[in-house]
Amino acid sequence: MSDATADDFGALVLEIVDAIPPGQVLSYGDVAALLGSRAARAVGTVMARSGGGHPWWRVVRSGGHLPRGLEADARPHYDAEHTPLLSSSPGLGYRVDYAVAMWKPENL
DNA sequence: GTACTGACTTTTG
DNA sequence: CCAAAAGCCAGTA
Repeated sequence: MSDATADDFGALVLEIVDAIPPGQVLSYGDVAALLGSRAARAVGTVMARSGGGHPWWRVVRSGGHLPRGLEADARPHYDAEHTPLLSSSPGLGYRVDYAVAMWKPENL
C-alpha cells in the first residue's frame, strides 16, 4: 500500500503551495517547474478541487495577474498578508508585484 | 485504451 | 494596451 508521503502530482502541488510563506507568491508554471513538469493547468485544477485548506491565493498567473474571477476573493488575503500589490486603479484592476513577491525555494 | 476539459504559458497580430 | 491561437500536461469520463 502507498506510504503516507504524497507521490501524486496534486498532493505535491498542495505541499508546495502550503510551503509558500506569507507576503510571497508563485506562478502556476513555477509550481509545476518545481515538480519538474510544465503542467501549470494541472496545478490550477488541483487547487480548484482542493477548495479551502490551502493558500491558493499565493499562487498567481504569469506576471502576477490573478486567475479568472479570483481577484475579489484573493484581495483581502493579500491585504492581510501584506503582499506587495500594483494597483492600476484604486479598487479595480490590481495585480501582485511578482518581481518582489516571487518566492524563492531555499532548497533550490 | 481514447477523448475532453481545465484556477496555464507564450507568441503573434 | 487588448485579442486570438497554439502548445503544454494532468485529471476525469
